[in-house]
Amino acid sequence: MTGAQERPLRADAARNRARLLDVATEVFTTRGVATPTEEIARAAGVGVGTLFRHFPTKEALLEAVMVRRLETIAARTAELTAGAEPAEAFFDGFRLVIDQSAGKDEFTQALAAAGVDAHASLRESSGAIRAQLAELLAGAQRAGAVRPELGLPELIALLVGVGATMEQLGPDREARERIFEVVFDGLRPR
Amino acid sequence: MTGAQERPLRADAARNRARLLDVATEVFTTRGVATPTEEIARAAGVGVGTLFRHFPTKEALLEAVMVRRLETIAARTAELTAGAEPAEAFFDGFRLVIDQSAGKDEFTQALAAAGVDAHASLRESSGAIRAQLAELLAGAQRAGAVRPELGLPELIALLVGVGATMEQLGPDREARERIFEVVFDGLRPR
DNA sequence: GACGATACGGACTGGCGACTCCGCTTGTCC
DNA sequence: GGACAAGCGGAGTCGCCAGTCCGTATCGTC
Repeated sequence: MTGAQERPLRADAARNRARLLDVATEVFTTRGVATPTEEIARAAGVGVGTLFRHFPTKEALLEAVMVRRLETIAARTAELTAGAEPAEAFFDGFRLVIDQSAGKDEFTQALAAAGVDAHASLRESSGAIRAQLAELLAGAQRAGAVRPELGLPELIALLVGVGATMEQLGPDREARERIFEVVFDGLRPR
Repeated sequence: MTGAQERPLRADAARNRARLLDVATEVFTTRGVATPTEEIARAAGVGVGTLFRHFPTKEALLEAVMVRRLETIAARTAELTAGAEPAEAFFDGFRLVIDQSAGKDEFTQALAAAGVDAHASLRESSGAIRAQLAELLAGAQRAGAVRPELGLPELIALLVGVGATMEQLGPDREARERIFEVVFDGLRPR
């Protein structure tokens, strides 16, 4: 389908592209998506022209960053899930998504956007995660570790919400752990 | 302190000011705080000049809207709390804050900002709410209805998070109820 | 009903940020 | 090592939006 593989990038171009993605991830996460494009270019040590050649639009850059994030999450979740006991896999997966989603709030909305609008490429990688989550949820419910009446939409909403909670809470390890306890206890059948 | 009461506004001015606040609340909530000022003026049936006379800055307008929201929440919480049993008061208060915080996400951050930055007037009304929440929490904990190790910061973070969850979930009554069940169960001592 | 004070509308300005364009540099291939 | 394509930098353009200014309309008072 997406088979059209363009000729490979020149070495420097590939390097710049990768660097831009890294820097953009960092900057968007740290300072929010409203950060001027030029700042990202400067931080990556390239001109704006270069940035816009690689990503024709600021939105395209944002999208590329989000796709990569989602793919990372999906990959790690897969690792984690492989051969683990269902209940444990579910709760570990929950934590993992939260940890990976950290950063300036708008990013948690990548996940949100996942189920709602989003362009083709986003749709694809978010679909993968949704499928994984659905599976984790079903497994945990079959094992009696999670309330059976919860659906995937509620789980995703909760993930977004807990992400926001952590954002608000800051880095205090113990407080974060207390939040997880509250939510995880609440998720279990009473 | 704040005693300086200026001469009363002319009738039309007072009307316009009130209308601007109402419209701004609606628009910011529905379409986000990035909505151009001019749009709000038009929706209120006044010129931009008028808007900026009443609120010298877009930020000032936003602040005024938030203060009003916070005051509403504080007032209703007070009503609710009066003479209620502590556990019930706490959980009802929790629901109330969530319901009142509804609207395009950035608004939930009014509460967030509450504890963090915010100008003088915001600080004042948010302080009131924080105090109320602290009291509700302490009461519920004394009554054994909420885990004793939770602090005010965690509670506030949870409120923000559950607000985001609801935002993400949409208007589905039953799903929302399921979220409340999860969180409330989780809040109780195990 | 007339007059001063108050408030209004909306054209205008200034600054900012996304995106373009093109002369110059660098990688690649023979 | 030279030729040419691929890529680069960054000054410049364009549109958008917050906030100003002032001639005009409205309010309130006598």
